[in-house]
Amino acid sequence: MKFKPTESELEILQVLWKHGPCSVRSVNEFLNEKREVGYTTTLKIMQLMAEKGILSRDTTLKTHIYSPAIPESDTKNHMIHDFINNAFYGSAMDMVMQVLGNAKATPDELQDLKKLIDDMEKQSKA
Amino acid sequence: MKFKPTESELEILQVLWKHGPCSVRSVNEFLNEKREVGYTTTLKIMQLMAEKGILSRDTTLKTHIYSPAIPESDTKNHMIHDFINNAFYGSAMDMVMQVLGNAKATPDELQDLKKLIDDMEKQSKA
DNA sequence: ACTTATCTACGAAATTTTTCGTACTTTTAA
DNA sequence: TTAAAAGTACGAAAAATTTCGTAGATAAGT
Repeated sequence: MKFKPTESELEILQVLWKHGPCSVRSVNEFLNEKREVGYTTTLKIMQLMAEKGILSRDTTLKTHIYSPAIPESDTKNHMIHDFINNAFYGSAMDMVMQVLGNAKATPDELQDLKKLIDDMEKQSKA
Repeated sequence: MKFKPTESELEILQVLWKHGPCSVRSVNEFLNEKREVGYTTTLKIMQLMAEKGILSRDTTLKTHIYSPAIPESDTKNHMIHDFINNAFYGSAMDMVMQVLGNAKATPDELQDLKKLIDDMEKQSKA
C-alpha cells in the first residue's frame, strides 16, 4: 500500500512510531510538547487516518488505541523514494553524498557505514 | 533564507534546477511531460514564488525569465534536514543507512562513497 | 443517584494550496 | 493597420488540509 502522509499525519505517525500504540490523548500530549494543537484536532486527523487505512484502532475499550496500519519501514521507504525522486532526480547516491557531506558522524557510525559499503561491494561482485 | 517549497513549487524548482532559467511557457511544457497543468496555473505559482522571494525574474524582455533565487544546495539541504527530522528523529546516519540498505550502487559510486568516508574519518581525527 | 470528567462523533469554519477564467498589453504577421 | 498570437496580471473558484465547537455517550467519583 502506497501513501504519502500529510504534514499532520506524519507528526502523528512519528509519535506512534516512537511510543507505540497510543490513545488520542497521549498522542495529543506528545504533539503539544512541540506545538499547540487542540485535542479534537488530533482526534479528527487520527479518525481520518483510520478511515484511510493508515492507522488501525482497537475500539474494544472506551478509550480507543491507535497504531500504524503500515510498517514503519514501508512508509519511510516510500517517503525516501518519493523525496529522492523529487529533489535528486531519482539518484539515491546523489542524496547520500550530499547528506554525508554535511553530516558529522561518530567513529562508530563511520565504522557501520564502512561495513555497509563492504557488504554492498561483495554483493555487487556476487 | 529558509523555506519549504510546496509540492507544486518543488516541481517548478526541479525544472529550473535541471534546465536553468526558463520562461513560464517552457516550465509549463516540461511539467506537462509528466502531468497536465494549465498554463495560467503554472504562471500563477511562479508569480507567487517570485513574490515570496523563492524565484527571481528578468522582466526586461516581454517574456519574463525566471530562475531560483536561492542556491539549489541550500534548498536541498534545508529539505533534507527537515525530512530527516520528520522521519528519522533527526539522525542523518539512520537515514543514510536505510537508503544505502535499499540502494544499488555502481562500483564507481561505491568508490566515491569510500573516499568520502575516508575524508570524514580524517576530519574527525583532526 | 447525581455531578463531573473523559471520550467519540460529526459538521462546519478557517487556512493553505492549486487551478483556471478573463481582461488587458505587447508582439508578430498578413 | 488590423487580426491573430503570445504574454502578464489579477481575482476568485475549487480542492485539500487543518482546526475547533458542540452534542452525546460512557465511566468515575462522591
